[in-house]
Amino acid sequence: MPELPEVETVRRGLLPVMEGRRIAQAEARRPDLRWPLPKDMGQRLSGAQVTALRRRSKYILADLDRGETLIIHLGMSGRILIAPPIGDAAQLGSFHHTHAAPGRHDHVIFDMEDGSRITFNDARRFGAMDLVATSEAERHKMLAHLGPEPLGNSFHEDYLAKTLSGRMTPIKSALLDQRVVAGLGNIYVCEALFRAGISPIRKAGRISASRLSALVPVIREVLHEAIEAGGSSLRDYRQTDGDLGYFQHSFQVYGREDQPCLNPGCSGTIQRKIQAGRSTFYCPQCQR
DNA sequence: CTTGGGTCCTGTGCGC
DNA sequence: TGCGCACAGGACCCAA
Repeated sequence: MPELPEVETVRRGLLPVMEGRRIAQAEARRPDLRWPLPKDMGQRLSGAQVTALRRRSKYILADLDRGETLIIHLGMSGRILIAPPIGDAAQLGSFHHTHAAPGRHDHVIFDMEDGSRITFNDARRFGAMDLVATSEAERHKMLAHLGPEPLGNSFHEDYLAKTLSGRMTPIKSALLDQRVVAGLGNIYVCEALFRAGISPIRKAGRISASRLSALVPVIREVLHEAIEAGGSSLRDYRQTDGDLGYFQHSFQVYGREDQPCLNPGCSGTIQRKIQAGRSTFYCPQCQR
């Protein structure tokens, strides 16, 4: 579900409600998501102040004044929704998330000191949460092996060429590998490869330096545009206020099987094929 | 070390 | 309407 743009959108939505604010009460309504939650997580979070809300790849990191960091991953279907303080909700409109009784998949609830309620909802439960010492967060199992941020300075042509050198796996699979670059998922890899004119089937180690150098800014461009659009909403994903993202309207290949290629002058048809168990969408005409 | 396949879990949409 | 199957923004784990 959420790739980097969706996670960044969620982080931005949470900023005004969480950063610098205190959690009055936190409750885990089940003992596990993908993995067991820390047994005393609710207790350790209750009363803590969030000093910073960061993002690393597809993870949200909430630093607490007690020297701990809450690590959150949304998995495929995870959502974080904010309900404003009771009393404020009415003037914001009826569509807004409310403090109604928790639903079946509302797994973790944060009641903030100002009365707003933050709910982590995840039907498929591929999401995860852990609470660790802030000094240890980057060494956490979930974060330790992540590659560079695609929007950061250490992701550049030379890095990519060196990392992909000799690799026989398809470029599609390589870009989905979070050790290569951390934050891309199925949608944005398909979209970036289309924009770069690179076939998803091509062996990662067999792409010319000039085409790799074109790929780097294209990846950044797609991610920036998607963040600007509030992410892509296909089914589960929502912004923290419940609104849809709208980058899905800008997809050029994802989900467009059998439809005409949108590249001006190209008469190709978008194909879907399965790579490493995931759907890849691409135009065989203009992606080489 | 690299690579591919299976697996976790629930919901939805489609063809019959 | 009901049923079964395919498929879904992720990523771990294990075998080859």
